Order: sequence, then C-alpha cells, then structure tokens
Amino acid sequence: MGTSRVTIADVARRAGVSPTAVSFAFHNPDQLGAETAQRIMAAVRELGYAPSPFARALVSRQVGVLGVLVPQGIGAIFENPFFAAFLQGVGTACAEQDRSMLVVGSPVDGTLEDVIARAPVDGFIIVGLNEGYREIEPLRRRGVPFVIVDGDSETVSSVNVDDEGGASRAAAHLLAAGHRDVLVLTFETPYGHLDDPLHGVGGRRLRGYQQAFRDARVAWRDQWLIPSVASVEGGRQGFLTALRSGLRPTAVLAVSDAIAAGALAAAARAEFRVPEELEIIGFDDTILAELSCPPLTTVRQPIVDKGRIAAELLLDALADRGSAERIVLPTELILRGTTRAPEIRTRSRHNKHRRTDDGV
Amino acid sequence: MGTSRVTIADVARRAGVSPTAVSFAFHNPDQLGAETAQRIMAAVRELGYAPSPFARALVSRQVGVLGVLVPQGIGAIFENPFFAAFLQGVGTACAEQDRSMLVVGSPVDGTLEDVIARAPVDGFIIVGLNEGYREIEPLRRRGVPFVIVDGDSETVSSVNVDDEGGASRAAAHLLAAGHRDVLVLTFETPYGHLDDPLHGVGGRRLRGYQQAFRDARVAWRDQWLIPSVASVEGGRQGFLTALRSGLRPTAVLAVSDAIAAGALAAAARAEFRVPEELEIIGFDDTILAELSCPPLTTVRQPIVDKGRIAAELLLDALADRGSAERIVLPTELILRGTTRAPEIRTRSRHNKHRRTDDGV
DNA sequence: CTGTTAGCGCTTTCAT
DNA sequence: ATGAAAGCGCTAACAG
Repeated sequence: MGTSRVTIADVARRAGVSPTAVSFAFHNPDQLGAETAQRIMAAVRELGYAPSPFARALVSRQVGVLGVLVPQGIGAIFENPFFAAFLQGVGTACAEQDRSMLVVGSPVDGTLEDVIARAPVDGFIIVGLNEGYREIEPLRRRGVPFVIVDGDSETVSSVNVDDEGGASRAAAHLLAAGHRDVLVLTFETPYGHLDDPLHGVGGRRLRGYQQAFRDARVAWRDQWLIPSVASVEGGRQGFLTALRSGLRPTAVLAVSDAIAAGALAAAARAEFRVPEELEIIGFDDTILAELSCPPLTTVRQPIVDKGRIAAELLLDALADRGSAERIVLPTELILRGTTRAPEIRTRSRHNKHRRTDDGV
Repeated sequence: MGTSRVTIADVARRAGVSPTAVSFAFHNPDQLGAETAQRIMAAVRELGYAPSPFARALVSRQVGVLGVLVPQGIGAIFENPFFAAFLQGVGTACAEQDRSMLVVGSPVDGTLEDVIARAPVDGFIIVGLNEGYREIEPLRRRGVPFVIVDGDSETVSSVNVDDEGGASRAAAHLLAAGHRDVLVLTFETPYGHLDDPLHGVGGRRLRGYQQAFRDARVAWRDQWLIPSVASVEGGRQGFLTALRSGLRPTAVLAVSDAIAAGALAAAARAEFRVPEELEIIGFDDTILAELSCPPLTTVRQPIVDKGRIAAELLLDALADRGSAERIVLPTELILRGTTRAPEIRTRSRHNKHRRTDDGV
C-alpha cells in the first residue's frame, strides 16, 4: 500500500492511445470514438487507475473544496454547538455543489499562517476575524477568494448578524420587567477575537446591552460585568464569582447560551428559583438553549443560514459573479422558560435578510 | 482579485537567485547564505508570493489533510451530535499534527465516488462503511491509506465500540427491573449503512438487546420493534407509532440518544411519568443525554476518543508505522434520570481500550 | 552555499 | 477522432 503508481501514461500505453485520449475519456467522453472510449475505460479498470487530484488541481486551478477558517483549535470548536450549526449550513451548500469542506484552525505547534498556506482550497470562509487580520494576508497573496463571517470586511463579502440589536432587546426586556441588579456575563476573551478584546461579536453584544441601559436610563455598573470563558463551565464559574463578590442579581444577561446554561446550573445549585427569583437570557439559540431545563430564553441568530449564505457568497466570488455584499442577518428574542411571561407586548418585528449591496 | 500570478520563478528573478534557492529559503533556510535568505524573503514579501499548495502536494506527495468520509450529506451530519463529538476527536489529533480536516460526504447531484476521487487528502477516516464497500475502491486504487470506523475491516485498521455488550447491558438492566413490555426503537435505515439493514451499528445494538432477552429468558417480540429515523423527531414518531399500535410499554430501549430523547418528549406529552411509569435508555451518551430533562440513562461510548484514535491510526498508516489493528472501545451503561434507582449492584466493570493487534 | 536539470501527473491548445 | 507538445508551480537530486 502507499504511492499511487499507475498514471495516465500507463493507461494510455495499455489502451494504445495517448494520454490526451485518456484525459478525454474522463472529461469529454463524447468527443472520442465510442470504441476507443470503451477500451480506455477498460484499461482504467484493469490497471486500477485513479487521477491525482493534485495534478488535476494544479492545472485546472480548482479542487472542489471550500475552506472554513477558524482562529481556534480545530478540535475545540466542536465543543461549541454554534459551529456544528454553522458547519451544517456550509456543508449543505457544499453538498449542493458537489464540494467538500475543509476545516482549518490553529495548530498546536505550528502557526495558523502555515496551515493556511498549505490548505488546498478554492476559497475560504473566515470566521471571527476581520479582513485586516494579519494571518489572512497569505490568502490574498495566493489569490484565494474569501468571505468574512462575524467580522468586518472592506473589500470582500461578509455575513454578520444584528448582535447589538438582539442584545439590546434582551436587556430591554429585563429592564422593562423592573430588573436593576442585572449580572452581565461576557466573553473573557471575546469570541474568536483573540487579539482584540473590545471588538468582535462579544463587544457588539456588550454595546447592545449598554445601549438598552442608556435607553432605559438605568445606570450601567461595570462591577456587574463578569468576563467568563465561553463554555458551560465558564458560565458556572462566572455566576459563582459574582456571588462571591457579593452581587445578588435578579437577572442575568449572558453573551452565549453556553454561559447562560452554566449560570443557570450554578443558580439552581445555589437555590435560586428560575425564573421566579432569577431571570436569565442567553445568546445564539443553539441546541443548548432548547434543551436546558428550563429551556433558555435567548437571542436567536440564524446560524445555519449564516453558514449557508457565507458559502453561497463564496461560491459567487469563486464564479466571479456578484460583487462584495455585506449581509446582516436579523436576531430575535426567543422567550422560553428562564424568563417570566411578560405583560402583553407586541412581538419584536424586524426585516428579514437585509442584503446590503455596497462597496466600502 | 483572482489567479495566483506570482510564482517561485518570479521571486527567484527578483532576488537574483534560482528557484531552488527560493524553495530552500522556505524549507531549509539554514542551508542558505544568511544574506541570500534575507534577500529572498524580501523579494517574497515585495512580490506577495505564496507557494501553490497543489504544486507542492504534487511533488512532495503530501498535503497535510486528513479526510473524514461519511456516507451522508455533509450538511446533515452536523445535526447529529455524534459527529460533532467524533470530529472533535479527529480535529484534536489533526491540530496536534498541524493538519487540517476535510469532511467529505454524499453530494446532492454527483456521486460520492466522484467527490472522493477529487478529495485532496493524505488519507481517509471512513465512518460507517465496511472495508468492502464499493465506493471506496477508488481510494485503494489511488493508494490513499484509510482506516475504518464503525465498520468491518479486513486489511486496514479499524475502530469500533462494544455495541453489543453495551446494548445487552442496557436491556439486561431493564429486564432485571422486571420489565417485560419493552419498546425497542431501532434505526430505520441503520446508522450510515444505507445498503445493509441488518448489519452495521444498528444491527449490532439490536443483537445486543436480543442477547439480553435470551439470557433473561424473556421472549423477544418483533412487534415491539419500531424502526425510527435517527433523530429526535424520529424518536417522537416512533413512540407515537407504538402507542397507536396499541402497545403499552413500561420501558424503552433506543439505539440512539436522539431517538430516546424524542421518545421521552412524546412520552411526557402523553402523560407518562418518567421514570416512574416508563423507563428509557438511550445510546451514545451525546450531549443530548446529559441535557435532556430528566437526563437520559444511556450507553456511553467514548466518541471523542474514537475520533482521536482513528486519526492516530491513520497517522500511523501514513507513516508506515504500526500494522493494521482493530480497536474495540468499551461501552458503559450510564444511569441517569430516565431509569429508577436500581437495587444495589456492582457497577459495570470492564477493560479499557482493548487494542487487539491482528491481521485478518 | 547555490544553480542546473529533471520531473511530479495531468490538461489543453493546436495540429493532423 | 486522436496525438504532440507545452506547460501548471514546485521540489530534489546532483553538480559545481
């Protein structure tokens, strides 16, 4: 077992034709004598020939692979239900185009840059990094098209969601219910933006919360802000830390469902009754939100769509069709079991996929 | 934006050296005059050069990519928490080796075979297919090493879990508690074995259940067997179907957590009190099991390990190190909230990673 | 230390 | 309808 021994030349020889003919037999079978084509395919079968994807890609300049680049360990991301949903969207689009999906992330030893440089892809979906990020320069150099998800873009397409709006609606909901002692659990190091703590998804959500406080003329207190690792355990710790600091929240705003679920678990263990004594709102509406007990009230973002749209945008770019667009998908407050039934109010209304076609 | 214009020759020209020198500058910088190396890298930067992964792969015969092949739509698999956990394991091993992970699955239009043929990988982890499966022939031809997960292998390494044992323990637990009217929810089309309804993972689990019935001398009744789609919704339907058929189960055995969770939901809605009036045992111990309300008693298989071990075995094969081994990982019955506390019994004990080194 | 020379395996005009 | 020839962009002996 091991090296691909049989090449197109072997087949050609065996079938008594030229390599060209063999290549044709694969790609333009019609332009070949029926009998010849048969003979060639027979030789292919006898010899057990399979074309080299690398040689093919080298000359045809495409491999049929869409890359997804994440600035994290490629194992770790699968602990995050967000990515499963996102990749489901990307994968669906790939399947529709007979492509496969390459997941590229930070290696343990080497550098992300190296891994990127070697990635055999037609294009990249870059998650959680701004277009200006240093490590994506090689891509631009290689002329590999890419789109940005959850990050800012100048010259390429991007897909984001209305994080601020969603966050603001969540906070407003709590504030309207009279809460003043609201614990805010943020990302310790914002969601994928390793180098840039004040921006990125976490920053936007935070700004949304703050906006709601301003709108409601409720004073924002930084001591009520606890940075937490973006995991269930992180949420648990965050809540406990708050308690130990002497905070006695009546409500919790968490920038992710995982954190919210952790807070919920810690709260339950600390004998808080949810939602009677403590209301909690998460973010994302991953499977965690639906499944937790009680199910989590959360800000929903259309994650699967986000993935699918990103892939489609990339496909557009690959086909040189369509110009750069910046998509902003809507978010929606989903009321479930960790908040009390609100007095009658109109449900949040907002525009569907707002596709803004623009340059800069 | 678009085609990679600048090649190694351009850089060489610019730096006044040969292409070889440029290549060296990347791979053996030490073997080059310090000043020369500097000059070359400067040219690289000025020209914005990035090597072509395809050309590189063509000649060096490796790309740094591990493929994961699933016989399903590459979007759909992410609905299944099993895969998230499995890919976490594979991804972790990849990250440790500075590799990326390619997910290949059935396309919508084309054939799996074509997608496989074009996949730029060093090797494949094949999930849920036996070694003899037709569509993996091209791989063998191309000389691409592969390992099998959840399937039978003759000549290559494989990773499986003790499905039968786990299933049998689950059934025995229920039978020992006195249950006789046990609803069995199986895969409609066994878990990834599209063409082969009696084998594969689903078949093994089924055999495990049956074994326990035999051991307990309880008659096995085929009418109590309901094939269900492998999803929460499928489990819900399966349970409802059983009810409509007039079955009145006091316990449920489900071949996956998703199905079990669906049955649980349907049962709850039908006013069954779980576990008092109905005990339920799932399979896999995915996140679904932990999160459901009440948390699911289930047969745990070490999914993340399975992925990591598969990747390591493949890495071994790629390095021509180690011979084919067939790993069988242990399963364990995890008692949670959907079964009643059993009378005192010794906990299940069993061997850890039993690595059987053998040929054929 | 650095350049010359061959390919890696395939596709693709351009002839025939 | 089929073949010859010229690369795609890079690496790796082998010289010098």
